[in-house]
Amino acid sequence: MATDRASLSKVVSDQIRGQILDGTLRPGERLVEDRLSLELGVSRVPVREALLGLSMEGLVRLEPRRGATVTAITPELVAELVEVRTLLEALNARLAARRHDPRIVALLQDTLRRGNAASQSGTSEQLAHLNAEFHERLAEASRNSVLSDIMRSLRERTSLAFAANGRDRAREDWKEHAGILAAVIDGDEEIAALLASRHVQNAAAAFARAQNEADQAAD
Amino acid sequence: MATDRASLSKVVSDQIRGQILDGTLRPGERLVEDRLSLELGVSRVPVREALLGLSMEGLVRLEPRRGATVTAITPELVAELVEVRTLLEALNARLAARRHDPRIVALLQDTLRRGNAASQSGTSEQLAHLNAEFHERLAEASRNSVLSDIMRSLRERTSLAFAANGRDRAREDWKEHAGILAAVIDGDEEIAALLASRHVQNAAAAFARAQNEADQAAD
DNA sequence: TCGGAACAGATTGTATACAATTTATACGTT
DNA sequence: AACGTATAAATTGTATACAATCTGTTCCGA
Repeated sequence: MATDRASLSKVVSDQIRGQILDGTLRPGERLVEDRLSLELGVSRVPVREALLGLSMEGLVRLEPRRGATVTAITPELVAELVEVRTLLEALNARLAARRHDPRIVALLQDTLRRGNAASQSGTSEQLAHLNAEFHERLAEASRNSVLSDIMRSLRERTSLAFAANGRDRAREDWKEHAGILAAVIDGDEEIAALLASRHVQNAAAAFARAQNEADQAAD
Repeated sequence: MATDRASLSKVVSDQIRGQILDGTLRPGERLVEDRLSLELGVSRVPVREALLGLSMEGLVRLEPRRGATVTAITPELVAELVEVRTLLEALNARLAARRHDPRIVALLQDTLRRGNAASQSGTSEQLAHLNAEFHERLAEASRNSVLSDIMRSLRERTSLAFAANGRDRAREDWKEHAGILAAVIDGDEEIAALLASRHVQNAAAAFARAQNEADQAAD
């Protein structure tokens, strides 16, 4: 989608995106241009351009003359994201199974191996990174860059919500990843699509459960 | 997706987008910031922000220190866009049929009526506008803003390719629109999804035919 | 004490100015 | 004449400065 952005703006954009995704910047938090530019040691121009880009990715909310905030993840938004992402992950897995490019399959197997290891002993940062890597490579496997770009954006936005999903869920995640990859290698489009869509649904369900428990604990 | 953009940047963005979609700016054409800012009577800053936004919408290609060009529509890109759009239009129509909100249905019927009239006697600008309106309203009917935003972007990009589809195709278009709307009103999810996905495929096929004829004429 | 208007501070939107990089042109060498 | 290099023009990237708008606070009146 967005072709390469010029150096500084891109650096700033990556920086802010990283801080949003790893929770340093919390949903709802205001993003004041002056503060960010001071913090990152650049002028306001690259910061503005970064915020504009992030707003189009859906990570940031831009209100006309009132500035930027980290997007607040409402249950409604999560439902919408999951609805779309479920379908696109299914389509993507189907296409990946159809092409089953050996080179990309090898990369996926590598990521899978490391992901399995990390699901036992890794930090949550490592898990998040490997999860992103697996899905990124799986998205590449469909050989449809339009689809990959949309999916990346959806993943980032859902991960913003699902970040809190604990260690126990990680094991399940990687079991499901293994299943999807196996179907892709077999070239079984139907199974790949079904498993991929279930994978999203399961993650969403796990999130909803965690959400409920948190709500009850708050009573 | 992108929340409201501040006034001038938004005006500039709409201006340039309009010129791209109506063919004033041709695919591959360079978009020099200075020229645009002079032409539109604003400084380069809003122009840059507009170009960045358009690049994320996929209408403009931004290369690191070499400036912006109107996205060139390759056959491969069209194929990718059609692949994704087919699926999303189907999902959207399915959801629209599930909700079948009477208020939105009424709006769609209004657009359909005007579209049918225009397909007989309207200008191609009117046809393009009404087509966009029908799809925009249909997208709203799913009540999923994430989906609507993605679909709008895909539509703009495909319309960039399909713009040349002639008057004869317009009649077919509106017949198909009528069919989809009927299924939505009936609440028949399966038919709505099927017709919507065929609608995209048919438009793509018409485009491919026109393309072939043009190629043969060029020999 | 509460509500509201006026002011001050903070923040975004836009313009201008400068630096860095790329592209085009001209010139000299072989 | 062809190629490569140096120089100039054009263009993008970034910073700073100013204008417009919004937010919060203080002070006055009821």
